[in-house]
Amino acid sequence: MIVLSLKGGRVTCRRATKREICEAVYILVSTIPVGRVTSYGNIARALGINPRLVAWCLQNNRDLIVIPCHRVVYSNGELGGYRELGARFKRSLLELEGVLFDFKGRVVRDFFVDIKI
DNA sequence: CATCGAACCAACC
DNA sequence: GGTTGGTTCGATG
Repeated sequence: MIVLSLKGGRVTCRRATKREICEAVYILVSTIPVGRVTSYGNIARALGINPRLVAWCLQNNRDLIVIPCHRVVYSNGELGGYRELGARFKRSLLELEGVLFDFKGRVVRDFFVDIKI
């Protein structure tokens, strides 16, 4: 992720700090509607960063309430992780919101949304 | 469709 | 510099 700024009439660019990246990830994740999910890669592409980095930001997420990181799953519909609480709890949250799973335990395609900036 | 392996890239040590 | 991670993608049966 790149940050552009204007200094004395010149455009400069630098790599975003980890704090900036996390903030961007959190903002995007909090726009996922209730009862919907998106993938790590989807967020990563929107920001121009690596999917593993998205996961890393979410793992550091202290505000499980305000940032619905349980709505971010693998692109193939499998759950991915959820810190100590585990994927089982993550699935419970999603089911509570009305998300449906197939017989293999993967999120049904229809519940994926595209994140756009 | 399922499984497998490599590629991905920044953080962290 | 090597290891790790809440991934992804393509190749293969």
